[in-house]
Amino acid sequence: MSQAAGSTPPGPGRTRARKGEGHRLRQELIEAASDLLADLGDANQLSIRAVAAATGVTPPSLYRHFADKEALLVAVLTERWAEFRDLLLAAAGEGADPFDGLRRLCLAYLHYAEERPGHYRMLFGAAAPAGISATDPESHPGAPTFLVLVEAVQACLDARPDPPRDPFFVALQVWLSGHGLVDLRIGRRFPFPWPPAEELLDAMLTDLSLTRPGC
Amino acid sequence: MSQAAGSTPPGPGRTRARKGEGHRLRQELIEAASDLLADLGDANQLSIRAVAAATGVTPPSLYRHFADKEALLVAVLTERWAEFRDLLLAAAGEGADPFDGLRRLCLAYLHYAEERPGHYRMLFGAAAPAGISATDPESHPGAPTFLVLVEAVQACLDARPDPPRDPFFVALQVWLSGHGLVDLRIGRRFPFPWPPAEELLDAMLTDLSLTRPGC
DNA sequence: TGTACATCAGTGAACGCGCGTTCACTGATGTAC
DNA sequence: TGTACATCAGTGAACGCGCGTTCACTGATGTAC
Repeated sequence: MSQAAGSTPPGPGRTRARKGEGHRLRQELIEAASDLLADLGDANQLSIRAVAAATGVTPPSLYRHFADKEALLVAVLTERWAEFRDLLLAAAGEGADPFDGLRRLCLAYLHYAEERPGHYRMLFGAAAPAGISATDPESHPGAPTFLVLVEAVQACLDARPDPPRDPFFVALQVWLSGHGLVDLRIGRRFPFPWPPAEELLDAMLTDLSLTRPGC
Repeated sequence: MSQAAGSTPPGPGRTRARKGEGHRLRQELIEAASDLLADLGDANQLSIRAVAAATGVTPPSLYRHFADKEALLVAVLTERWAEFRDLLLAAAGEGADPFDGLRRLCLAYLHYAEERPGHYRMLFGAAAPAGISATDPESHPGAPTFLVLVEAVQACLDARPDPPRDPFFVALQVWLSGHGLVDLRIGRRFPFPWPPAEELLDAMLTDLSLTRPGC
């Protein structure tokens, strides 16, 4: 009768969905899986049983809403990509000028990785679930997100008197440095006197001439 | 009697070690684990049973040589770090001058990641086995390797008339870009019109002013 | 207003699997006498 | 040179575990008459 830790009681607060509202559980499962992945950072380490337990439901009920584990993962990833894109877009929009906008976008990128390392790893780390690896650039869920970066870089290039550069190439340079920075720092795997992320970011933007021309 | 695929016969060619030579198997196990990880790239996906099967031995015999799975992984990682360091050191040594040396070091880094993505991921990806995560920078098995890079960068800075820069900071910048580049390309997860790695590398070295002063 | 019935969200028990690890053992190798 | 024995590399069977997934089911909800 005691609330034995370790056992998985049938979800104390959970009330069963009304007849038309079966989709409610679907969303709850996605959110539970997402929360667990925020810590795990690895789809292979996520178990369906853990998702069900976190939702307060038995494992089989998951199959009313998802064909299999992979389908659940794809749903989580799709949500996270969209959310990440919106985040970057909003940050860039708050900039006073294109240079400030790009810098804010990068900062938002760094903060996301810092605060939600597991989600960052899902988006950019290891292997994506089979259902999502497209050979077609357009259909990859990360494509719109990268476009946001390309456009922010484009705006900077347009606002400078330099000889024209390929915005795609420059955006790639920004992305590579940024990813290297956050990925190596995630989880503090390398015990290192890391300089502040912001310092490395500003050095990078300066080196790439993505700062206000006067500076 | 047929060589049924899928079964795990007791290792056709294997001959039992002579009395003093028990250590032979130890090395074979490390190599088998290493080979498997070259494909898997993830310690969690490596099973002791697979290592034993690849070596032509039964799973329990592994415990004569390693306390547990983690001990085996630490042994593999230690070897790979040493090998990686030697590789970079040799490449840098072949340079005609400091700038050529640094460039060759970077190219060796890129090729290693390209050709052995699983091993690269072991060294720089996700979580290291518990036995290896040191909080002490000096004791981390990657520390000597990073030192090689710092020294190559130092040599370049010394050979330029620029105002002095912190070689540690600059080496970090090189590493971050390099890691970002290879990590995002590994496994071709992002279906992308990737420019050649060499082009991105040279752009990076130029942006960081790590090229011959005359250029 | 009351009752029989179809719908459907979620359950409980079980499946077969591969895993890391343990244990008592076998049998070839080398040594002591 | 021959035999008894200690050493030790590797085996075979088994353990308990958590996993993804299946199946027949229960029982509350809403609807038709």
